[in-house]
Amino acid sequence: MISSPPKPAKPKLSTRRRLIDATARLFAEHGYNGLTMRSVAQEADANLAAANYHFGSKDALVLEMLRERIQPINKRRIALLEEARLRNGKVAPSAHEIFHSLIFPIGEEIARSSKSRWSLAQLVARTFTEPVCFIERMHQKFFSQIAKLYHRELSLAFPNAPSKEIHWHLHLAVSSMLGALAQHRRLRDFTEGVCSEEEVGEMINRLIGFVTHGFINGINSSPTE
Amino acid sequence: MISSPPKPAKPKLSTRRRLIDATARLFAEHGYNGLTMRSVAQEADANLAAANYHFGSKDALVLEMLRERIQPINKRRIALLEEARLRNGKVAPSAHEIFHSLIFPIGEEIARSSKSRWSLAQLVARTFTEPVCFIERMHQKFFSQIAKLYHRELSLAFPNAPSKEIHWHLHLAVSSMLGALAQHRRLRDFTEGVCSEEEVGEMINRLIGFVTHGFINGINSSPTE
DNA sequence: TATTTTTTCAAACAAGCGTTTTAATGATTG
DNA sequence: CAATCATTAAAACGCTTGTTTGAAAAAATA
Repeated sequence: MISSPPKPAKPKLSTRRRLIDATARLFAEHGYNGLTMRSVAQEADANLAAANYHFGSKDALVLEMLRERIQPINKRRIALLEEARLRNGKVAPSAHEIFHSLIFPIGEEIARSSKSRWSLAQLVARTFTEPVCFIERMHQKFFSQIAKLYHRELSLAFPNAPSKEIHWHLHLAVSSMLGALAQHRRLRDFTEGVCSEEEVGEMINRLIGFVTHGFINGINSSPTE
Repeated sequence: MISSPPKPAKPKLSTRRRLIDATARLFAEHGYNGLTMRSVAQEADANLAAANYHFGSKDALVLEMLRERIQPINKRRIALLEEARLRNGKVAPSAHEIFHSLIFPIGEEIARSSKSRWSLAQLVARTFTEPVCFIERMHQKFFSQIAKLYHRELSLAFPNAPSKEIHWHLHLAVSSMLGALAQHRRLRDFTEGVCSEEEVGEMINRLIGFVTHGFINGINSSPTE
């Protein structure tokens, strides 16, 4: 036997890494309650006890996975917003720039994750629709400050709009974004095959335009404009 | 003892009815996987075996509940669309009228269900975000024809728009509607108490306006207008 | 009233869940 | 090499799940 075993060229990542990645896939597909420690272990090609060894509990495992996936997106959002501010000088960023900074980073991460591209979209969306209470907590931890930030930024872009109206329509914009991410996997069925779901950029750009226009028109047709 | 026992004046609906209503509440709150036969039995004040006796299985129980809740909404949608057609004569219904007919019936049903008003919103939304595969099937059963109907109607309202663009933006509009319904319970937290979630009509009207404007602007700024 | 049918009920079933335990392995350090 | 640590592995724990069973109770039918 010569020195070339038919090794599958698999460097095999650390167990911890494989567990988190498997958790992300299964959480996106089946949700929190549908994700089991046994399915994670099998998907990650690890022992059942490994997850509890490395993370302590199912809750901690999922929470760590979510933190790892969501924080880069939020950092990118803040960076894009800062870019727009610097680029515009004294003029406040437009609604389109603001919603671009909110939504575009998700598209970047979706495009980056090569296999099962749309898994991340489902994951982010599920984060908001899952009924599990600990996810609600994480929610407030990861997203409440981002929400405040965007409300401030939109107040600068629409200085005449009442704060309540901005709250209302930002809420609708975020809800639309999440709904679109959650429903995207049904795009092909919904449109009877007319629209495919291959291109990330197309979907993201359409979504940015949709919520921007919905927001602007909503603000402009609000009571005390 | 005179003839007035301190009866709680509870006519007590049939077991079958109580089971379905309990299923609706628990499904809206906890989703399919979070709903257990035992919790349904307790909520409905019935025996554990009752649900299996009346419906055969958990799947059949939830499916029957969904059918009962969704079909009236779809019928009302078709009726409102027909109303708009008759009212306008030869002119095709506008985008606002079309999306009104799509969204308004949900508001009506939410307003009708007196206790735990927003339960129905969560229920409808969960129908679309649940990963369980039998729900996907029901989906295609209850919603695919409605989707076709609305695509046809929007094609009449925007005769110059490419079919693909209508598909895309109808998909975004429906996704936004579902996202807004799913996220509505978070409105208060999201806006730090600025927006309350009491008034059904206000939310529905804002939502109709939002998706209408998002749709129109999306169509008008599409490639081959 | 007697008989048949429908509905309720308590108990149990096998299967799957998250977690823990205990022992064996691998790697690291003295 | 010996010893300490981190990791993996198999088995079992107690608990919850959907479903089934068989007898009791209620309702309907004759």
